[in-house]
Amino acid sequence: MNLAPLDRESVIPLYYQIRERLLEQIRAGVFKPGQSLPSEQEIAEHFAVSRMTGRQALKSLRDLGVTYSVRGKGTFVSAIKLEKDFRQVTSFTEEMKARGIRPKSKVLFFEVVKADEETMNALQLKTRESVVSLRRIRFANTSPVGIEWSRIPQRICPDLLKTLDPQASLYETLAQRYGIKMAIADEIVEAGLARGEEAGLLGIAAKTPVFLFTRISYLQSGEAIEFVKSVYRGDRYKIVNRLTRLKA
Amino acid sequence: MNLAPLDRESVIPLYYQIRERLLEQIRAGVFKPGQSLPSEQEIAEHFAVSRMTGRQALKSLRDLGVTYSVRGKGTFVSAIKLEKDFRQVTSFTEEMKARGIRPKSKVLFFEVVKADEETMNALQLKTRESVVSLRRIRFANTSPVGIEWSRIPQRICPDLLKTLDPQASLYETLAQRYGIKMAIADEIVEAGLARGEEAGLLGIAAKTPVFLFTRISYLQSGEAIEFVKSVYRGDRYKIVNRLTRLKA
DNA sequence: GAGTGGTCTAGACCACTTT
DNA sequence: AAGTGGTCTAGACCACTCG
Repeated sequence: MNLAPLDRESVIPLYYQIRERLLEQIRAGVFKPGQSLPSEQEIAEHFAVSRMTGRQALKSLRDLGVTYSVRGKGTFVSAIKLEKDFRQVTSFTEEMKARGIRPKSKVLFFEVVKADEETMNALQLKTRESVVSLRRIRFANTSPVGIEWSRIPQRICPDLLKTLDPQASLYETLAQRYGIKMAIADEIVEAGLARGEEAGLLGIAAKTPVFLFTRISYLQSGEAIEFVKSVYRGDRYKIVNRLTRLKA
Repeated sequence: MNLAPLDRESVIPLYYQIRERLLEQIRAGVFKPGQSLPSEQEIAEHFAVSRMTGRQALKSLRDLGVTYSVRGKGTFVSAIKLEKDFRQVTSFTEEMKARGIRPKSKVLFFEVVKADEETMNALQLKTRESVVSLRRIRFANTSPVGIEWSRIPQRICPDLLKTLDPQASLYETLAQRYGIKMAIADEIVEAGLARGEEAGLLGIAAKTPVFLFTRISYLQSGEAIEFVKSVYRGDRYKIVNRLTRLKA
C-alpha cells in the first residue's frame, strides 16, 4: 500500500480523501479487477484514522459499484467497466459529449405557452399554467439524429427564453442559473416508423424505423420538472443501457 | 411517531428493523411525500439505540431512493414512485410477472454447443469452450412478443440441460441451483424491421418495427455470465426505463 | 486462531437552517 | 439558540472464511 497522506486541514472529509486515493489507484491499475483492496483495519492504520472512517471510505466505493465486499474475506475490485457512455439523466448534449461526438441543435420552436392536457398530466400540474416549450432538431457531427420537444413549467425558470442559448445544454443552463438538478427520469421507448414531417426534418425516407421516447424528469424531491417527447433515427442512434438490480 | 419496539434478540440488525418500520409507514402513507421523517436524534431516543444506528437506518432509506436528506433541515419522503415495473437485471419471466402478465415460452433450441466468435468475445472466453444455447419464443398472455437467444458457459451450470424446466425462469433456476445472481447487465437496443423467419415466428408481417436487444449480464465480480440476443415486437412491447444520475 | 467485514455504542465537533 | 444532518473517534462483540 502506497497512498499519499491525508490533508487534515482540508474541508474535504477524510473518508472522501481516502476514497479518492483508492479510486485513483484502481483506475491506474495498481489494484486490478478481482484483487483485494486493503482491509478496513489496514486503511485505519495506514491513514491514522478510526476503523469506522476507513470503513466509510470502502463503503462509498461499494456505493459507486467499483468494488464489492465479502464477509470474512475482504473487499475486491469489480471487473465491471466504469464507462460513462451509458444513458443517465442527461441531456442530448451531455450524452453526445460523453461519446466524443459534437452535438448541435436547430431550434424549431421556443416559446411560452399554456400547458396542454398531456403536459398537465405528465408534470402533475393542477392548473393550465405556462410552460416553456422547446422543440429542436438534434445533430451529431452535423447529421440529424433526432427531434426533441421539451416542456418545462415557466414558474421554475422565469426568464429562460432570454437566458438560454439554444445551442447550449438545456440541463446545464437549468443547473447553473436556477439550481435545478434532475435526479431521476422515467421513460417509455417505443419502436415505430418515421412519419412525413419527421422524416423530412430528419432527412430520411418515410417508414424508416425510429425510436419514440416519452420522458419525465424529476428532482430528488419527486417534483416533475420536464416532459419530453422525442423521435430518434433508428438507423443512426442506438440505446446503450446499464441495468442494475433494485436494492430492496 | 408510533413505531413498534425492536426485537433485541433477533438476528436482524437493529438499523434494518428500524428501516423496515419506517418503510412500512411511508408505504402506508403515515409519512407522506414532502413530509419529514423523525430526526436521527428522535429515532435514537425512541428506539433506545445510538444516534449512529438511527442514522444508518435513515441512510439505508436514502440508498433505496425513498427519501433524501438536507443538511440542517431534515430527512424527507420523496414523491418519486417506487413502482417495480422498470426494467432491471431480470428475466422475461420476472418482468412479465411484475407487470401482471402471464409469461409463457416455446423452446426452439436447447443444446450444448461450442462457443462461436461473437459469444467468445461477449463472454470474454479465452477458449472455444462449451456453452448452453437456448432459443425461445416468449409469449405474454398467449400472444408472442419476442424471441430470445441466450448463451451461458456450461462450466458454471454443468447439468442445466437436465435441471431447467424451459417454461420456468432461467434466472430463477440459475439462482436457486447454482447460486448465480446477475448484478448488472449492459445492453444495446436498436430499432429495426422484422425479417422473414422472425416475422413468421412472431406472427407479424415482415417489415413491422421491432426492437433488437444485445445484452451481456455480469456477476458483481464482473464475470460475464450470459450473452443474449433478442428480437421484440415493436407493436406489442414497450421499454420502460428509470434513468438515474451516476453517483460519482 | 487470525483476519475479515457487519453491527453497535456513547460520546464529540462541525456546518447549516430555522426561529 | 436550538435543531438538523455530516463527520469522526476509540472502543466492542459478532459471523464468517481460511489455513
